[in-house]
Amino acid sequence: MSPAKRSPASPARSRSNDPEGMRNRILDAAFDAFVTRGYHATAMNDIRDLAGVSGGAFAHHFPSKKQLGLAVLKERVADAVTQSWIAPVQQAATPKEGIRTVMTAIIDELSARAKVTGCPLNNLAHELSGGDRDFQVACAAVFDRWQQGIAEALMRDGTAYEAAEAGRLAGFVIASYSGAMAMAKSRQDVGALCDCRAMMDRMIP
Amino acid sequence: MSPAKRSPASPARSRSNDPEGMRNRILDAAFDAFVTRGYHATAMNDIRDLAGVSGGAFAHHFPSKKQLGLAVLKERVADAVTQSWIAPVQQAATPKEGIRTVMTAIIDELSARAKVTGCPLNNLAHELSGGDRDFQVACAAVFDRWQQGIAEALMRDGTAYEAAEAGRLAGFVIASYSGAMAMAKSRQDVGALCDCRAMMDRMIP
DNA sequence: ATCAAAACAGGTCATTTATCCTGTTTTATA
DNA sequence: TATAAAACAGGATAAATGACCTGTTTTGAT
Repeated sequence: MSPAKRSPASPARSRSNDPEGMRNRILDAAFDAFVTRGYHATAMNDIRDLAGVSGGAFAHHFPSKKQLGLAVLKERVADAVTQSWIAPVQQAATPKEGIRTVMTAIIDELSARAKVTGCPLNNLAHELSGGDRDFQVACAAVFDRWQQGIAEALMRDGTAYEAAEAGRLAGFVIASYSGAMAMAKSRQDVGALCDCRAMMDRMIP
Repeated sequence: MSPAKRSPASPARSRSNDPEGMRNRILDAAFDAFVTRGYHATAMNDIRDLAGVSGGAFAHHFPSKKQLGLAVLKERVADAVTQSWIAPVQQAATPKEGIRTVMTAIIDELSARAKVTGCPLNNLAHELSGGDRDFQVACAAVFDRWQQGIAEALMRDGTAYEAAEAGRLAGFVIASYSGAMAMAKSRQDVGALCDCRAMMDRMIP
């Protein structure tokens, strides 16, 4: 066999497939674009270019935009909620302190950055959970895990809660934060989040 | 002049222009479509067909989709907030009772209807305030009016609030409601709103 | 080594979308 | 009544979008 048989264009560099890495690059680019610009406002071309993958590879991993959106919800948005909210609150000395620490961390990060992009879950949930059933279920699942994670932390605390009461309080914490973040995004000002943090301090025993 | 000179197609019915009514029909259709399906998910064709207007009339009143979206925010979403929240709370005997009444009315209406479509302002704010500056400012203006309306009611109440404290509390009420509605929309279940109403009862003095 | 399937490359295609265009009718103004 | 502008009608269009398609290379199983 002739030595120049392999690649017609790039002669030396042989391709080594990394399907998982390729998939992750697409998911990362899609997560960023969907959360910051919105699902419908983002074109598949944008994600493809952002991730730097070919159309063939893109279509191989995600044959449709809906499948990509669902994967972003289940494999990126869910993890973001776990890492930024559930885990810190559960690992804190008390849930009250954990919630305050999380809020402060988010406020500080937003203050450092130029733009307030909002909560990934709420951004996507508002745009998608009203239309498609699969999106609605996927968003609801993340909200459920979020609420249950906070409720568990509240129940493990010294201040004994009934399960129902812990669930209600956890839901109210999530709702207040979500709404405050919505106002902060609209105003491009973290003030609403600071007020929310102060109110929660008074509210949580 | 010959009697059949006027309209080539419909002979008898003469057209009487009603530009304000035409504009309102377009705005109503756009408001409904933008809030329920989303801004980007709604095509101009859909609104045009829903309103039953010609392309020419449509383009005459709203030359671009962005202008239509801004008009919907300023002339429909803002009014919806005033009529469903600000006015009832300000007219109630006490702001606490007014807030409970508003929440109950919304919960009852959602329970009667089949679908939880969410808060018009929050739906549009989440999708639009992140991208375009004009949209962001328009959404923020509605949030500001909303918060100030509730804060005024709190300050007129017997329980004297400082202006700053009334503003913080009003913002927290709006944030909690907005977030609870987001969860209700995702889950298609009013439970989060009921819990929110109960928590507010404990919180507001 | 053989073979089938997975992974990837690059381009095409039908459809949708928002906007615009030409022409007609109505209204307001003088 | 003359005239310009507003209001409306119906269709055209260029751009963008999501999906698809043919071919090549890599990988894993036998």
